[in-house]
Amino acid sequence: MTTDRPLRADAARNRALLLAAAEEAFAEHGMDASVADIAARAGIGKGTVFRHFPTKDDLLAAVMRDRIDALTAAGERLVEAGDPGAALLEFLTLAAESQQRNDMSVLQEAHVVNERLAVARTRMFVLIERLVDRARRAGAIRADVTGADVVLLMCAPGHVAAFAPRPGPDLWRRYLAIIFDGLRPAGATPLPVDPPRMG
Amino acid sequence: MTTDRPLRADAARNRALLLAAAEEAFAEHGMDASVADIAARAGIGKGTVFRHFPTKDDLLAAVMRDRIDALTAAGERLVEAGDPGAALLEFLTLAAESQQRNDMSVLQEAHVVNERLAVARTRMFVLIERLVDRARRAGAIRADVTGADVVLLMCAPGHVAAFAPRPGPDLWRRYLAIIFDGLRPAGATPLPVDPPRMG
Amino acid sequence: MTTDRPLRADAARNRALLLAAAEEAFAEHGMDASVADIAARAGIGKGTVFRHFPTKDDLLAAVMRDRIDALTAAGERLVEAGDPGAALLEFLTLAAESQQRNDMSVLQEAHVVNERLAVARTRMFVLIERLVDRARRAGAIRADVTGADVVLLMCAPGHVAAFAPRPGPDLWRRYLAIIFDGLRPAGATPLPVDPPRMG
Amino acid sequence: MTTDRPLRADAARNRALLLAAAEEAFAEHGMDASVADIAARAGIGKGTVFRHFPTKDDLLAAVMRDRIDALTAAGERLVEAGDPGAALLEFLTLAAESQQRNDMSVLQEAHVVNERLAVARTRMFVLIERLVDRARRAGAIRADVTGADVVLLMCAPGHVAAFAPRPGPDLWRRYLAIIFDGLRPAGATPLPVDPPRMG
DNA sequence: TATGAATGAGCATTCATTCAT
DNA sequence: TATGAATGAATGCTCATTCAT
Repeated sequence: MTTDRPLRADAARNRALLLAAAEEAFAEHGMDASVADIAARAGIGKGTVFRHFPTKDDLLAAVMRDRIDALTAAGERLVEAGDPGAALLEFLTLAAESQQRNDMSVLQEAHVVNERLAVARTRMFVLIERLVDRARRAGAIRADVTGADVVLLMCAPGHVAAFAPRPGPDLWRRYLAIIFDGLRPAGATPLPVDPPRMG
Repeated sequence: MTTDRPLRADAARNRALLLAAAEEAFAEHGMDASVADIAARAGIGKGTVFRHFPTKDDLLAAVMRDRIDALTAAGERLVEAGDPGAALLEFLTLAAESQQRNDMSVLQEAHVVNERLAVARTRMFVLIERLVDRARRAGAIRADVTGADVVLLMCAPGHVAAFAPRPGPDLWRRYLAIIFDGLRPAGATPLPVDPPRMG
Repeated sequence: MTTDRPLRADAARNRALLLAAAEEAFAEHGMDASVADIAARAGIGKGTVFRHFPTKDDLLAAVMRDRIDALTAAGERLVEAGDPGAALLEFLTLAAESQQRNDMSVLQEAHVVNERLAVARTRMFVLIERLVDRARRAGAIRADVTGADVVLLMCAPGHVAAFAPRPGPDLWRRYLAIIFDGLRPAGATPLPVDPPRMG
Repeated sequence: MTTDRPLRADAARNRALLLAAAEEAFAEHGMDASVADIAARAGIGKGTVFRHFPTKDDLLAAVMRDRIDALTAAGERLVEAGDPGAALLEFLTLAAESQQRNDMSVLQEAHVVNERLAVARTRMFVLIERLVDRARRAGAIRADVTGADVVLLMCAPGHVAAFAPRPGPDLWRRYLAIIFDGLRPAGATPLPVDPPRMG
């Protein structure tokens, strides 16, 4: 099933079309996007969807994994950049932009998380930890904030903006700014609860 | 139809059981909670659900309205309280506690919002505006933050905490603290986008 | 249940209201008229409907019986009238007028026919037999037509007219005229099949 | 959607089974026939019904269309036949035979009539008009009878016969004969109401 | 291998009928 | 006695998944 043998050229093309279509459909309708709709958008048969991914959940997981991997890759470049605080902010900006296109919060529906997705997610968590540690050491963010905090807060700007009745396409930037201000050392008040452990 | 004639004793009891069951089920599964499940949780027949609420949407709207009304009522008391900043923070605390029990974000699915719910929501928005104005005038929060911002941010602590794999029951307090720090004047950076207009 | 003890005054009034409402509702929606609708039209509770008639079928049967009885009563007067042919035609006219208000064909749905209805129907059949015999003997209708034929044909004008897209309120008279011409001796061709036996 | 691409062999077989089952079920229970029952009679799954016809109404419309088309095709042959009066009578005979198997009167429930059905129906109406005109010009039927009259009367023999408690399979022939006698010029009395306009 | 036809569990909703008030 | 609240079987329809072509 999930052997990593290289796909035939047309199969690879179909897989790409399928993932793109699925990303679009999941972005629009969340988990309620129908397999039939996704197949139609991809211009392939419904059966072919299931040839590539044994369940709809697996398809969603693959979409998520791709997005997480892309974000992680972008983050890897930032982790070496000059200003640690700016690097973290830039990473969160990229994350929000990515989420603008496709909400990752479906991930909470536990059944979605298969092993390969978990691996990608962990890799991203580790990267975020590094970005946060660097920023903290540089004094760009408050001392009592952890990588796990940032992981959880990452989706908030997108979600908050999405609540607006007719959100402008950049509204999330407003809330990212507010939340990032909350992460800065200036004027920080003590946090009342211990940070969570991820994983 | 919607006359507010007092219900028979048993009907009132069923209505309460139903709303409690619905609150629980919607909290767990969002709009995907099934009417059959809700009826079973309430220990009543499926048909009885529809006697009380003509559609599932109406049931959800009623659940939401109850919660919004309770929150608004609590807020009305705070709006006259001593410290404007503390009052706003207390309101947001109550909101997050309430959301802990039942996520309001389903409200985004537009079809849910019937007229009575819209009225309740507007009343709450007006209250929040007053709380925010007072806090702003008192210098407890930054000048560039509006009531609409707070409305949108209100659910964020709950959502952020819910992303954690095994969130402690008070984890949201941590993120409310961070976000509220982001609303304080100290160390505020300029906001890049105009605030949204609600309604 | 169906004891013939005289009803209390208000119960009798309710029964009359109920029958009128039911006649109206059945005329509009046939057997699909809902008990709730009928009760509402009558201004009484749904439970009261079932106190008067144990099932919806029984209610329909009662409506039918009333109409059949009224028609039979009118026919009794005609059976002694001067011109036998005119009397039969007049009876069929009354029948069609009555059907204009409420289609009797639901009667075909066998479950509807309870005993009391059957009695009323038989009484009407006997009357029709007499009207037909008289008309036949007077040469007003052809010799090979029986009372049973007329019983079956009785509803046809109303049905035929009802098929028209926007039937005028008197269209059935056109088809009654045609069918009655078919019953006249003039130009009659032999009938290919034996007449049915009623009951 | 409605492309007329040839169906796969098994799909075509299922479609035929489905239409036959639907014809039977609609004949027995009218529009109240349940989709589940139809599917069971056809020996296919409920979902398959909806794959072939998006709604129950569409299924009924298809059944009707098939019958109307078959009848129209048969009529086309008659319209060129020798004796115009015999041709019309033969057509009405075919129509009644066809109705014996499946009552067309459900067509009155307006929602059933989709566009393709309307086209088929209009085609049949035009054909009937031609048959009637020819018969009228030949003096086989009275001068004051129109195509629309015949359209409306077409179902009457079947309906009338169906009212009989245990109708013989040929009873309708008796009433077709009577009604057709009513259409003949011999002994015709003037018609009291204008003919309807179809469509 | 790709397709889309078939499947059936699941869903929201209706309604005749029963029963507590 | 009259009411209308409660019930649950039944209905039309959807959709992830399986399987014959």
